[in-house]
Amino acid sequence: MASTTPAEPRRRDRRRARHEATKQEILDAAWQLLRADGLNGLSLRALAHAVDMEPQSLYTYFASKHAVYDHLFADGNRELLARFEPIEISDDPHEALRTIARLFVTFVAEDQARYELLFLRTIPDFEPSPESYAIAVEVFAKGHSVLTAAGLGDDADFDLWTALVAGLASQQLANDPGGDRYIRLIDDAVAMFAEHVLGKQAPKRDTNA
Amino acid sequence: MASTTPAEPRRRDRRRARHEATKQEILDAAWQLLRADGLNGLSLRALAHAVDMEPQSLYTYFASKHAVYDHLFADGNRELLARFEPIEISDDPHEALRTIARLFVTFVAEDQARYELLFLRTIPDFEPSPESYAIAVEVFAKGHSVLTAAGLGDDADFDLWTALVAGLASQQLANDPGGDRYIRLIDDAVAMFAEHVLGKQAPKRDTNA
DNA sequence: TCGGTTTTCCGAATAGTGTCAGGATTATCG
DNA sequence: CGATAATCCTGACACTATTCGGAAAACCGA
Repeated sequence: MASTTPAEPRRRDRRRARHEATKQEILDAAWQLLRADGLNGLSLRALAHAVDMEPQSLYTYFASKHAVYDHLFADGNRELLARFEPIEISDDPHEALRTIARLFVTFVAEDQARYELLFLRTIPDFEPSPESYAIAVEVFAKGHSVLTAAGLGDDADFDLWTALVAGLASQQLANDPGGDRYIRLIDDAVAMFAEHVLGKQAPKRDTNA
Repeated sequence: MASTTPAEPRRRDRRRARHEATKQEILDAAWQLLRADGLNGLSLRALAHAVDMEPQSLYTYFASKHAVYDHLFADGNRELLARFEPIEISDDPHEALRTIARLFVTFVAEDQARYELLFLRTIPDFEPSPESYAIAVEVFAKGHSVLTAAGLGDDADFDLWTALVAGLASQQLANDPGGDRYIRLIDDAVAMFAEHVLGKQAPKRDTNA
């Protein structure tokens, strides 16, 4: 067991690479189908045919449909995390809050199915694996640290913040998909929140629509 | 078409009543199953067996599974509307907002599946019928009128309100089902909102958790 | 280039789903 | 009672996710 392959497991990389590429191709196709048919509208038949396979062949790459969902869950969270990276957080707390709110609401509004997958538990028996969930926790931690840096002390305030931002995002998707009816309200909402939790140093609000 | 039943369609009431009673029995069972298995976890097999039938017999009462969902959709909205009825709206706008927010968030937090059915479009091809949707519009109108009476002028302010309340409700379900982590925040959230849109007559907020 | 191993893919099959067509059983009415 | 209508079920069909077993192909070391 120790003498078979001491230090040269390099030859199998081609196979692995090919495998991983196909896997990614399937996941990409899955995202497309999800956007078209909704999160619960995905079928393995349609997914398989989208990559020119029979449904059974998908099991070479994923142990089950839930496993596909799990990878998508991880994918989506990684994408969100990636969007946080390049952002520079302003010294002005108000500005920092605005930036992060815009980022999040925009991200959610882009893709209804992804929103359902990442933030709602709408697939009957699906629960993300610990590895995938860890990425979601990372996202949460990132958000929390930014908010703390912006001057948020209380955990309850953070909950209020997530509720406000999640509310804008979900309403945008539910009542004006593709539009900006709620996205427009972000700055006003942030001003409201900042006034309330950071003191009254916020500028007076604009009364014309 | 005019001479068949002039003024005595009374005899068929027994049949109709029986029919309607069974229909309601099915719907009640459906609510139970929904709570147990999630909105998308409902199967006609399970539903039928819950009322001691074979799945096909359900088609005597509902044209399709979507028709069942449609009736549940109407049911849920009627229930919400009914909760608005007995409520007396305070003259104090702040108090009025608090009441309506508590009502809504509590209603949502009671039942995850119902929330999904009424406010999210999470069932693949389901769209409520015009008749059922009319009830939802009625609910919306009721909320809007109460908010207007409370002194809300702008439509954007109403959107901000719904986002805030919906956010609290959805976060409560997603992150602390059965608890009160976000329900606790209602009064604070309402104070924040009232400060912002109704002027600064709101009381100072409580800084101890 | 060859032989052996591993990976990939599919055909067949199973249990589950929603739904339709037919007939039989039952309740109701004239 | 006989006619009618409502109810319920048996059988069937197309679809779903999934398992098994084998065939074809890709890859490896030689």
